[in-house]
Amino acid sequence: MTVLDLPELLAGPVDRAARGLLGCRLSAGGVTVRLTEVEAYAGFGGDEASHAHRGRTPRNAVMFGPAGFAYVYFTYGMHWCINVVCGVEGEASAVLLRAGEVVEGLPVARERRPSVHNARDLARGPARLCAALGIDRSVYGTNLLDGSGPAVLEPPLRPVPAKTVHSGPRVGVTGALDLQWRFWLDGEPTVSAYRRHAPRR
DNA sequence: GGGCCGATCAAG
DNA sequence: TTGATCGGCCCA
Repeated sequence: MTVLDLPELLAGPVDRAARGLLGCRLSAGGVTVRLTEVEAYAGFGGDEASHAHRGRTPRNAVMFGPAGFAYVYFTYGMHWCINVVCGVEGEASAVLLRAGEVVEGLPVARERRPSVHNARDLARGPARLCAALGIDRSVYGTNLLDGSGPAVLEPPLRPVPAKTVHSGPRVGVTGALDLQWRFWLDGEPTVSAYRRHAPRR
């Protein structure tokens, strides 16, 4: 395909969707980021790291719907993170958007994150990405593909070379370390620092 | 109703 | 390395 078919990509296997989301642009609140790092979470196969692992709840309900919608959650009492729902309806797979490069609305992003002086850090990390875009609970359950909601996902301006896509274990995940479901664009300064999960003692 | 812990971040 | 800070989920 010459032009990336986003709806088709997202409705497919979640790890393939995650790869394809690299280089895509997410716009919200007057800011656009180019995605440089994502993680896949499966709603099947007993992926214990998935928020859908224990079944459907009010919090994760949107994950069980069709692909292309936003699953936004609040964590550590202060941070928002955004996922794109993937797979077929009822599958409950999703891709966490971990980092991006601000390509439009730089002044607005800086205004939202006044403490950040290095542009690369504005959306470097899942909570920082949401902060830069002004994403919060109001984005939960909205359509990211048809422009009807507060956030819009679009294909890359130029194709992403396959060899620049690298993968490794997911961040902060205890189980399933064999899964290489964290994907990033190699060499991008906006990719978040990888921190292996540290067991409690 | 109580308690624990988290797909994090920033400061020390 | 640690504190901030609170919603979701499990268990009683």
